[in-house]
Amino acid sequence: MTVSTGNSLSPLQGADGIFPAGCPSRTVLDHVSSKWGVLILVALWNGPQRWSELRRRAEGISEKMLAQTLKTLEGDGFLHRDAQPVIPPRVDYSLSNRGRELVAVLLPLVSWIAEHADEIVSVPGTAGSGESGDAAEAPHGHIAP
Amino acid sequence: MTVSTGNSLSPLQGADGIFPAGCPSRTVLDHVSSKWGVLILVALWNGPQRWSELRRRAEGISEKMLAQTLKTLEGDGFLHRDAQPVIPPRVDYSLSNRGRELVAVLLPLVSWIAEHADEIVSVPGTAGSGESGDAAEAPHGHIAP
DNA sequence: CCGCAATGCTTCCCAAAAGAAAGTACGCAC
DNA sequence: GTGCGTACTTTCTTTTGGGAAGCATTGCGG
Repeated sequence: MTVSTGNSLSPLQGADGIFPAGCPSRTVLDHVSSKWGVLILVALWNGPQRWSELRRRAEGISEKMLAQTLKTLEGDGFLHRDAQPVIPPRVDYSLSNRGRELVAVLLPLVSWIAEHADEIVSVPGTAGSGESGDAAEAPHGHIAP
Repeated sequence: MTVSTGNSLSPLQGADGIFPAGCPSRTVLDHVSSKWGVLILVALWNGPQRWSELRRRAEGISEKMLAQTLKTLEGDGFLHRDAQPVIPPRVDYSLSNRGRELVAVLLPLVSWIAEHADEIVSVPGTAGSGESGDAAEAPHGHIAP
């Protein structure tokens, strides 16, 4: 699979490179690429879902983070919150139009990761995750003797 | 712009929904969608770059986070680190083959965000509700009396 | 009649992560 | 020998995230 390096790239190439700090793009990118943002958005792809269902799907999320992530994404207009005044309470979350557009460009990423994750984490040699290990062992690699 | 809702979706639909916690996909997704992961990866799209150049491009990143993010991404095999034994030290970072594939699916996302960010942050409550602006600003309130 | 379960959040407390800034190593110019 | 420039690391402080309990409401089991 050849990655065409001659891609037509929008405004990213034009500037010095990436979005400047504090600009809207950075804000939105932060919201979307937050730890749970992608999971929640993709989870909503197959239709409206309730709080407890999202909680089950985004396995490992805390209720606090679920509430916060949903609020942020709703604030950005990616999803709708539909609270029905019944007992026990029932709240349905669903992707907005804009949210569906976003998830559409998000899905290729998620699919690619799903397909390649195994070979990525199993790559031997310099370890799968640099969090621990070689960093502390080699204080400075810069100037090799 | 039409988002084809009738998309044929990969393996995501098959399971209960999203990747289970602790599986390789989640690990990789966390690395990529970490706060600076996307910025660094996209910054490297137009060729190898030095430490200080990346620091400038990913505006706002701290040196600690730059080092950590680079280590993680290198551990995942998305980029190569080429340290030359010269004084003053010179280290070039470049996308690996795998990294180029990843950025290729990342770019549509980044482009979409770049195009829509303005309307997203400037639309407070299109849905008509009071939840305006940054949702992170909702202190307390509960079920409004 | 009373307490409890079910649901969707919020609040408190503490651990983990991110940020700021200073330190480290090295050779060269001064 | 002091200071500079580069690429990091280390230390300390601030922000963020997770766990669990609380709250509000009401039909239902006992």
